[in-house]
Amino acid sequence: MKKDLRIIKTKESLRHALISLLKTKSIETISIAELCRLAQINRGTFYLHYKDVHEVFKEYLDVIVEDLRKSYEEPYYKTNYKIKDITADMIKIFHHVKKYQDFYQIIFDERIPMMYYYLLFDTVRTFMRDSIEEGLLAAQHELKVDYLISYQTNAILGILIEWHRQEYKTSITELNKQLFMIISIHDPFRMQ
Amino acid sequence: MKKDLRIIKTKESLRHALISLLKTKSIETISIAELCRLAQINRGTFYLHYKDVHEVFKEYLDVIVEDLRKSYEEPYYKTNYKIKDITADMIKIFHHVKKYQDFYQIIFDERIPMMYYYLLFDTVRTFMRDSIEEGLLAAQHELKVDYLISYQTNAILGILIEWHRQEYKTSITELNKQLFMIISIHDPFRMQ
DNA sequence: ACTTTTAATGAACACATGTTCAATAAGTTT
DNA sequence: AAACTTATTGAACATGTGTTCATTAAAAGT
Repeated sequence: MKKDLRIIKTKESLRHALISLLKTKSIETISIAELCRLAQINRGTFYLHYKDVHEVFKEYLDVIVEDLRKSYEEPYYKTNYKIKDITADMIKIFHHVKKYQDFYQIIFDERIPMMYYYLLFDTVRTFMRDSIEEGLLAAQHELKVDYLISYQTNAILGILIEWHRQEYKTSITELNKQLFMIISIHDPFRMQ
Repeated sequence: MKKDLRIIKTKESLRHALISLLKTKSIETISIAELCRLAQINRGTFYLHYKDVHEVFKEYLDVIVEDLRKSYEEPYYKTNYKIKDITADMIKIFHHVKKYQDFYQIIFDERIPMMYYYLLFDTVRTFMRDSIEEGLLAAQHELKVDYLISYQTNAILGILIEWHRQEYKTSITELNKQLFMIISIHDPFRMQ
Protein backbone atom coordinates (compact mmCIF):
# COMPACT_ATOMS: atom_id res chain seq x y z
CA MET A 1 0.00 0.00 0.00
CA LYS A 2 2.66 2.53 -0.98
CA LYS A 3 2.01 6.03 -2.27
CA ASP A 4 1.79 6.41 -6.01
CA LEU A 5 5.10 7.70 -7.37
CA ARG A 6 3.29 10.15 -9.64
CA ILE A 7 1.77 11.90 -6.65
CA ILE A 8 5.12 12.19 -4.95
CA LYS A 9 6.67 13.57 -8.12
CA THR A 10 3.90 16.12 -8.55
CA LYS A 11 4.12 17.29 -4.94
CA GLU A 12 7.89 17.54 -5.08
CA SER A 13 7.78 19.60 -8.25
CA LEU A 14 5.33 22.00 -6.66
CA ARG A 15 7.38 22.26 -3.48
CA HIS A 16 10.57 23.01 -5.42
CA ALA A 17 8.78 25.57 -7.54
CA LEU A 18 7.40 27.25 -4.42
CA ILE A 19 10.76 27.39 -2.69
CA SER A 20 12.25 28.83 -5.84
CA LEU A 21 9.56 31.52 -6.14
CA LEU A 22 9.78 32.42 -2.46
CA LYS A 23 13.34 33.61 -3.05
CA THR A 24 12.14 36.50 -5.16
CA LYS A 25 8.55 37.23 -4.08
CA SER A 26 6.21 36.91 -1.13
CA ILE A 27 3.89 33.91 -0.83
CA GLU A 28 0.83 36.15 -1.07
CA THR A 29 1.74 37.24 -4.59
CA ILE A 30 2.32 33.73 -5.94
CA SER A 31 -0.61 32.52 -7.98
CA ILE A 32 -1.56 28.90 -8.50
CA ALA A 33 -1.18 29.37 -12.25
CA GLU A 34 2.34 30.75 -11.88
CA LEU A 35 3.36 27.97 -9.52
CA CYS A 36 2.04 25.30 -11.89
CA ARG A 37 3.75 26.82 -14.89
CA LEU A 38 7.12 26.70 -13.12
CA ALA A 39 6.52 23.21 -11.74
CA GLN A 40 5.34 22.05 -15.17
CA ILE A 41 2.21 20.67 -13.56
CA ASN A 42 -1.25 20.98 -15.03
CA ARG A 43 -3.36 23.40 -13.05
CA GLY A 44 -6.11 20.82 -12.79
CA THR A 45 -3.62 18.43 -11.18
CA PHE A 46 -2.86 21.06 -8.56
CA TYR A 47 -6.47 21.05 -7.43
CA LEU A 48 -6.38 17.27 -7.05
CA HIS A 49 -3.93 17.72 -4.16
CA TYR A 50 -4.20 21.26 -2.83
CA LYS A 51 -6.78 23.99 -2.38
CA ASP A 52 -4.38 26.94 -2.54
CA VAL A 53 -0.71 27.91 -2.49
CA HIS A 54 -0.70 28.00 1.30
CA GLU A 55 -1.40 24.29 1.50
CA VAL A 56 1.79 23.55 -0.43
CA PHE A 57 3.73 25.71 1.99
CA LYS A 58 2.00 24.14 4.96
CA GLU A 59 3.02 20.67 3.83
CA TYR A 60 6.61 21.81 3.63
CA LEU A 61 6.24 23.39 7.03
CA ASP A 62 5.34 20.04 8.53
CA VAL A 63 8.98 19.11 7.99
CA ILE A 64 10.06 22.14 9.99
CA VAL A 65 7.60 21.46 12.79
CA GLU A 66 9.01 17.95 12.91
CA ASP A 67 12.49 19.43 13.33
CA LEU A 68 11.17 21.62 16.14
CA ARG A 69 9.73 18.58 17.84
CA LYS A 70 12.96 16.64 17.44
CA SER A 71 15.19 19.47 18.61
CA TYR A 72 13.02 19.79 21.67
CA GLU A 73 13.36 16.11 22.49
CA GLU A 74 17.13 16.01 22.53
CA PRO A 75 18.70 16.57 25.96
CA TYR A 76 20.31 19.83 26.93
CA TYR A 77 22.41 20.71 29.98
CA LYS A 78 19.75 20.36 32.61
CA THR A 79 20.23 21.49 36.18
CA ASN A 80 18.21 21.06 39.33
CA TYR A 81 16.52 24.42 39.07
CA LYS A 82 13.14 24.38 37.44
CA ILE A 83 13.56 27.82 35.91
CA LYS A 84 16.81 26.82 34.30
CA ASP A 85 15.09 23.76 32.90
CA ILE A 86 12.47 25.96 31.29
CA THR A 87 14.95 28.38 29.77
CA ALA A 88 17.06 25.46 28.63
CA ASP A 89 14.00 24.09 26.89
CA MET A 90 13.16 27.42 25.34
CA ILE A 91 16.68 28.10 24.12
CA LYS A 92 16.22 25.07 21.90
CA ILE A 93 13.20 26.74 20.37
CA PHE A 94 15.18 29.92 19.79
CA HIS A 95 17.92 27.95 18.05
CA HIS A 96 15.35 26.23 15.91
CA VAL A 97 13.65 29.49 14.89
CA LYS A 98 17.02 31.05 14.05
CA LYS A 99 17.89 28.00 11.95
CA TYR A 100 14.70 28.35 9.93
CA GLN A 101 14.57 32.14 10.12
CA ASP A 102 13.55 32.44 6.46
CA PHE A 103 10.42 30.46 7.19
CA TYR A 104 9.53 32.10 10.45
CA GLN A 105 9.76 35.43 8.69
CA ILE A 106 6.92 34.19 6.50
CA ILE A 107 4.97 32.65 9.37
CA PHE A 108 4.98 35.87 11.39
CA ASP A 109 4.18 38.06 8.38
CA GLU A 110 1.00 40.06 8.89
CA ARG A 111 -0.49 39.01 5.56
CA ILE A 112 -0.22 35.31 6.37
CA PRO A 113 -3.19 33.36 7.76
CA MET A 114 -3.28 32.60 11.49
CA MET A 115 -3.14 28.92 10.68
CA TYR A 116 0.66 28.89 10.73
CA TYR A 117 0.75 30.63 14.07
CA TYR A 118 -1.64 28.07 15.50
CA LEU A 119 0.51 25.27 14.12
CA LEU A 120 3.46 26.67 16.05
CA PHE A 121 1.26 27.38 19.06
CA ASP A 122 0.00 23.80 19.24
CA THR A 123 3.47 22.36 18.90
CA VAL A 124 4.98 24.50 21.63
CA ARG A 125 1.86 23.92 23.71
CA THR A 126 2.45 20.19 23.89
CA PHE A 127 5.99 20.88 25.15
CA MET A 128 4.59 23.29 27.68
CA ARG A 129 2.01 20.80 28.90
CA ASP A 130 4.73 18.23 29.54
CA SER A 131 6.88 20.79 31.38
CA ILE A 132 4.13 21.98 33.65
CA GLU A 133 1.87 19.16 34.59
CA GLU A 134 4.17 17.39 37.02
CA GLY A 135 4.61 19.82 39.87
CA LEU A 136 1.83 22.29 39.47
CA LEU A 137 -1.29 20.43 38.54
CA ALA A 138 -2.24 18.71 41.76
CA ALA A 139 -1.79 21.74 44.00
CA GLN A 140 -4.40 24.02 42.51
CA HIS A 141 -7.46 21.93 41.79
CA GLU A 142 -9.62 24.89 40.87
CA LEU A 143 -7.22 25.88 38.13
CA LYS A 144 -8.23 25.01 34.59
CA VAL A 145 -4.90 23.90 33.20
CA ASP A 146 -5.84 24.67 29.60
CA TYR A 147 -5.87 28.37 30.34
CA LEU A 148 -2.58 28.23 32.21
CA ILE A 149 -0.86 26.30 29.44
CA SER A 150 -2.16 28.60 26.71
CA TYR A 151 -1.10 31.59 28.79
CA GLN A 152 2.42 30.20 29.20
CA THR A 153 2.73 29.06 25.61
CA ASN A 154 1.61 32.30 24.10
CA ALA A 155 3.89 34.25 26.44
CA ILE A 156 6.85 32.45 24.85
CA LEU A 157 5.47 33.11 21.39
CA GLY A 158 5.24 36.76 22.44
CA ILE A 159 9.01 36.74 22.73
CA LEU A 160 9.25 35.26 19.25
CA ILE A 161 6.93 37.96 17.90
CA GLU A 162 9.13 40.62 19.50
CA TRP A 163 12.22 38.91 18.10
CA HIS A 164 10.64 38.92 14.66
CA ARG A 165 9.75 42.60 14.95
CA GLN A 166 13.33 43.40 15.90
CA GLU A 167 14.31 41.53 12.76
CA TYR A 168 16.04 38.71 14.66
CA LYS A 169 18.83 41.08 15.61
CA THR A 170 18.89 39.99 19.26
CA SER A 171 21.36 37.15 19.75
CA ILE A 172 20.15 33.84 21.11
CA THR A 173 22.35 34.28 24.19
CA GLU A 174 20.83 37.67 24.84
CA LEU A 175 17.33 36.38 24.18
CA ASN A 176 17.86 33.61 26.65
CA LYS A 177 19.16 36.04 29.23
CA GLN A 178 16.05 38.15 28.77
CA LEU A 179 13.79 35.14 29.12
CA PHE A 180 15.62 34.08 32.26
CA MET A 181 15.14 37.55 33.76
CA ILE A 182 11.47 37.67 32.81
CA ILE A 183 10.80 34.26 34.31
CA SER A 184 12.85 35.15 37.38
CA ILE A 185 10.57 38.12 37.96
CA HIS A 186 7.50 35.96 37.50
CA ASP A 187 9.07 32.96 39.21
CA PRO A 188 6.47 30.52 37.94
CA PHE A 189 7.52 27.45 39.91
CA ARG A 190 8.65 28.78 43.20
CA MET A 191 6.05 26.60 44.92
CA GLN A 192 8.15 23.54 44.30
CA MET B 1 -11.37 70.49 3.94
CA LYS B 2 -14.13 67.98 4.69
CA LYS B 3 -14.41 64.48 3.24
CA ASP B 4 -16.38 64.18 0.05
CA LEU B 5 -19.89 62.91 0.77
CA ARG B 6 -19.72 60.52 -2.15
CA ILE B 7 -16.77 58.71 -0.61
CA ILE B 8 -18.56 58.37 2.71
CA LYS B 9 -21.63 56.99 0.97
CA THR B 10 -19.58 54.47 -1.00
CA LYS B 11 -17.70 53.26 2.08
CA GLU B 12 -20.88 52.97 4.10
CA SER B 13 -22.58 50.93 1.40
CA LEU B 14 -19.64 48.56 1.29
CA ARG B 15 -19.52 48.23 5.06
CA HIS B 16 -23.22 47.47 5.25
CA ALA B 17 -22.95 44.93 2.45
CA LEU B 18 -20.02 43.24 4.21
CA ILE B 19 -21.82 43.04 7.55
CA SER B 20 -24.82 41.60 5.78
CA LEU B 21 -22.76 38.97 3.96
CA LEU B 22 -20.83 38.02 7.10
CA LYS B 23 -24.07 36.77 8.61
CA THR B 24 -24.29 33.94 6.13
CA LYS B 25 -20.71 33.24 4.96
CA SER B 26 -17.10 33.58 6.08
CA ILE B 27 -15.04 36.60 5.06
CA GLU B 28 -12.65 34.40 3.08
CA THR B 29 -15.39 33.33 0.69
CA ILE B 30 -16.67 36.84 -0.01
CA SER B 31 -15.44 38.11 -3.36
CA ILE B 32 -14.99 41.76 -4.25
CA ALA B 33 -17.42 41.30 -7.12
CA GLU B 34 -20.11 39.86 -4.85
CA LEU B 35 -19.62 42.62 -2.27
CA CYS B 36 -19.89 45.31 -4.94
CA ARG B 37 -23.00 43.77 -6.45
CA LEU B 38 -24.76 43.84 -3.09
CA ALA B 39 -23.53 47.33 -2.24
CA GLN B 40 -24.49 48.53 -5.71
CA ILE B 41 -21.04 49.97 -6.16
CA ASN B 42 -19.02 49.70 -9.35
CA ARG B 43 -16.13 47.30 -8.92
CA GLY B 44 -13.75 49.92 -10.23
CA THR B 45 -14.91 52.27 -7.47
CA PHE B 46 -14.02 49.62 -4.91
CA TYR B 47 -10.40 49.68 -6.05
CA LEU B 48 -10.31 53.46 -5.63
CA HIS B 49 -10.64 52.93 -1.87
CA TYR B 50 -9.62 49.40 -0.97
CA LYS B 51 -7.24 46.71 -2.09
CA ASP B 52 -9.25 43.72 -0.92
CA VAL B 53 -12.24 42.68 1.19
CA HIS B 54 -10.10 42.57 4.32
CA GLU B 55 -9.43 46.29 4.15
CA VAL B 56 -13.16 46.99 4.37
CA PHE B 57 -13.36 44.78 7.42
CA LYS B 58 -10.26 46.33 8.93
CA GLU B 59 -11.74 49.80 8.63
CA TYR B 60 -14.81 48.61 10.48
CA LEU B 61 -12.57 46.99 13.05
CA ASP B 62 -10.97 50.32 13.85
CA VAL B 63 -14.27 51.24 15.50
CA ILE B 64 -14.02 48.15 17.68
CA VAL B 65 -10.41 48.80 18.61
CA GLU B 66 -11.49 52.30 19.58
CA ASP B 67 -14.12 50.78 21.87
CA LEU B 68 -11.46 48.55 23.40
CA ARG B 69 -9.30 51.57 24.05
CA LYS B 70 -12.17 53.49 25.59
CA SER B 71 -13.39 50.62 27.75
CA TYR B 72 -9.86 50.25 29.03
CA GLU B 73 -9.66 53.90 29.99
CA GLU B 74 -12.76 53.96 32.15
CA PRO B 75 -12.13 53.31 35.85
CA TYR B 76 -12.94 50.00 37.49
CA TYR B 77 -12.95 49.08 41.15
CA LYS B 78 -9.27 49.43 41.84
CA THR B 79 -7.65 48.24 45.04
CA ASN B 80 -4.19 48.65 46.50
CA TYR B 81 -2.99 45.29 45.29
CA LYS B 82 -1.10 45.36 42.06
CA ILE B 83 -2.33 41.95 40.96
CA LYS B 84 -5.92 42.96 41.46
CA ASP B 85 -5.24 46.06 39.39
CA ILE B 86 -4.02 43.90 36.56
CA THR B 87 -6.93 41.49 36.65
CA ALA B 88 -9.32 44.43 36.95
CA ASP B 89 -7.76 45.86 33.82
CA MET B 90 -7.95 42.56 32.00
CA ILE B 91 -11.56 41.87 32.95
CA LYS B 92 -12.42 44.96 30.93
CA ILE B 93 -10.79 43.33 27.93
CA PHE B 94 -12.78 40.14 28.52
CA HIS B 95 -16.00 42.13 28.65
CA HIS B 96 -15.08 43.92 25.48
CA VAL B 97 -14.28 40.69 23.62
CA LYS B 98 -17.54 39.12 24.78
CA LYS B 99 -19.42 42.20 23.60
CA TYR B 100 -17.92 41.91 20.13
CA GLN B 101 -17.72 38.11 20.13
CA ASP B 102 -18.95 37.87 16.53
CA PHE B 103 -15.95 39.87 15.40
CA TYR B 104 -13.39 38.18 17.57
CA GLN B 105 -14.58 34.88 16.19
CA ILE B 106 -13.45 36.18 12.81
CA ILE B 107 -10.23 37.69 14.11
CA PHE B 108 -9.10 34.43 15.71
CA ASP B 109 -10.16 32.31 12.73
CA GLU B 110 -7.27 30.30 11.33
CA ARG B 111 -7.87 31.44 7.76
CA ILE B 112 -7.63 35.12 8.65
CA PRO B 113 -4.38 37.06 8.16
CA MET B 114 -2.20 37.75 11.21
CA MET B 115 -2.76 41.44 10.68
CA TYR B 116 -5.88 41.46 12.87
CA TYR B 117 -4.08 39.64 15.66
CA TYR B 118 -1.28 42.19 15.53
CA LEU B 119 -3.82 44.99 15.66
CA LEU B 120 -5.17 43.55 18.89
CA PHE B 121 -1.67 42.79 20.12
CA ASP B 122 -0.50 46.37 19.62
CA THR B 123 -3.55 47.81 21.33
CA VAL B 124 -3.27 45.61 24.40
CA ARG B 125 0.47 46.16 24.37
CA THR B 126 0.11 49.90 24.93
CA PHE B 127 -2.10 49.15 27.96
CA MET B 128 0.46 46.71 29.21
CA ARG B 129 3.29 49.17 28.81
CA ASP B 130 1.43 51.71 30.93
CA SER B 131 0.67 49.12 33.60
CA ILE B 132 4.21 47.89 33.90
CA GLU B 133 6.62 50.70 33.47
CA GLU B 134 6.12 52.43 36.80
CA GLY B 135 7.37 49.95 39.39
CA LEU B 136 9.40 47.49 37.45
CA LEU B 137 11.47 49.34 34.94
CA ALA B 138 14.09 51.03 37.06
CA ALA B 139 14.94 48.00 39.16
CA GLN B 140 16.23 45.72 36.40
CA HIS B 141 18.35 47.83 34.13
CA GLU B 142 19.60 44.90 32.10
CA LEU B 143 16.08 43.97 31.16
CA LYS B 144 14.93 44.90 27.69
CA VAL B 145 11.38 46.03 28.41
CA ASP B 146 10.14 45.33 24.90
CA TYR B 147 10.56 41.61 25.42
CA LEU B 148 8.90 41.71 28.84
CA ILE B 149 5.92 43.68 27.54
CA SER B 150 5.45 41.45 24.50
CA TYR B 151 5.73 38.41 26.76
CA GLN B 152 3.05 39.76 29.11
CA THR B 153 0.78 40.97 26.33
CA ASN B 154 0.84 37.76 24.39
CA ALA B 155 0.26 35.76 27.57
CA ILE B 156 -3.07 37.57 27.96
CA LEU B 157 -3.88 36.99 24.30
CA GLY B 158 -3.12 33.32 24.97
CA ILE B 159 -6.07 33.30 27.33
CA LEU B 160 -8.22 34.84 24.62
CA ILE B 161 -7.09 32.19 22.15
CA GLU B 162 -8.01 29.48 24.64
CA TRP B 163 -11.35 31.19 25.27
CA HIS B 164 -11.96 31.26 21.53
CA ARG B 165 -11.10 27.58 21.20
CA GLN B 166 -13.51 26.75 23.97
CA GLU B 167 -16.09 28.68 21.97
CA TYR B 168 -16.42 31.45 24.57
CA LYS B 169 -18.23 29.05 26.89
CA THR B 170 -16.22 30.06 29.96
CA SER B 171 -17.97 32.89 31.80
CA ILE B 172 -16.19 36.18 32.32
CA THR B 173 -16.27 35.67 36.08
CA GLU B 174 -14.67 32.26 35.71
CA LEU B 175 -12.15 33.59 33.22
CA ASN B 176 -11.15 36.34 35.60
CA LYS B 177 -10.81 33.85 38.42
CA GLN B 178 -8.51 31.75 36.25
CA LEU B 179 -6.42 34.75 35.33
CA PHE B 180 -6.15 35.76 38.97
CA MET B 181 -4.95 32.27 39.88
CA ILE B 182 -2.45 32.18 37.04
CA ILE B 183 -1.03 35.55 37.95
CA SER B 184 -1.00 34.61 41.63
CA ILE B 185 1.18 31.63 40.78
CA HIS B 186 3.47 33.81 38.73
CA ASP B 187 3.14 36.79 41.02
CA PRO B 188 4.61 39.24 38.57
CA PHE B 189 4.86 42.28 40.81
CA ARG B 190 5.77 40.94 44.16
CA MET B 191 8.84 43.20 44.16
CA GLN B 192 6.70 46.21 44.85
C1' DA C 1 -26.73 79.90 -9.91
C1' DC C 2 -22.50 78.95 -12.26
C1' DT C 3 -18.02 76.98 -12.49
C1' DT C 4 -14.63 73.87 -10.98
C1' DT C 5 -13.20 69.74 -9.09
C1' DT C 6 -13.28 64.99 -8.52
C1' DA C 7 -15.79 60.62 -7.43
C1' DA C 8 -18.38 57.11 -9.71
C1' DT C 9 -19.50 54.61 -13.80
C1' DG C 10 -19.41 51.13 -17.66
C1' DA C 11 -16.89 48.98 -20.99
C1' DA C 12 -12.98 46.55 -22.16
C1' DC C 13 -8.74 44.06 -21.37
C1' DA C 14 -5.46 40.16 -20.02
C1' DC C 15 -4.99 37.09 -16.71
C1' DA C 16 -6.39 33.97 -12.48
C1' DT C 17 -9.75 30.79 -10.33
C1' DG C 18 -12.24 26.61 -9.70
C1' DT C 19 -14.55 23.10 -11.88
C1' DT C 20 -15.87 19.46 -15.48
C1' DC C 21 -14.74 15.60 -18.64
C1' DA C 22 -12.96 12.41 -21.96
C1' DA C 23 -8.35 10.96 -23.46
C1' DT C 24 -3.84 9.55 -22.23
C1' DA C 25 0.06 7.90 -19.91
C1' DA C 26 2.34 6.45 -15.95
C1' DG C 27 2.45 3.48 -12.10
C1' DT C 28 0.88 -0.96 -9.70
C1' DT C 29 -0.74 -5.95 -9.75
C1' DT C 30 -1.00 -10.29 -11.50
C1' DA D 1 4.84 -8.84 -20.24
C1' DA D 2 -0.06 -8.08 -20.11
C1' DA D 3 -3.91 -6.30 -17.63
C1' DC D 4 -5.38 -3.31 -14.26
C1' DT D 5 -5.87 1.00 -11.98
C1' DT D 6 -5.53 5.75 -11.43
C1' DA D 7 -2.87 10.21 -11.75
C1' DT D 8 -2.21 13.56 -15.12
C1' DT D 9 -3.44 16.11 -19.06
C1' DG D 10 -5.65 19.65 -22.14
C1' DA D 11 -9.59 21.82 -23.39
C1' DA D 12 -13.47 24.34 -22.16
C1' DC D 13 -16.44 27.17 -19.27
C1' DA D 14 -18.30 30.70 -16.07
C1' DT D 15 -16.77 33.70 -12.88
C1' DG D 16 -13.32 36.73 -10.31
C1' DT D 17 -9.22 39.99 -10.41
C1' DG D 18 -6.89 44.20 -11.24
C1' DT D 19 -6.27 47.75 -14.31
C1' DT D 20 -7.24 51.46 -17.97
C1' DC D 21 -9.94 55.30 -19.87
C1' DA D 22 -13.35 58.29 -21.61
C1' DT D 23 -17.92 59.67 -19.97
C1' DT D 24 -21.19 61.00 -16.50
C1' DA D 25 -22.72 63.02 -12.35
C1' DA D 26 -22.39 64.64 -7.85
C1' DA D 27 -20.32 67.50 -4.53
C1' DA D 28 -17.56 71.77 -3.28
C1' DG D 29 -16.07 76.46 -4.05
C1' DT D 30 -17.12 80.94 -5.88
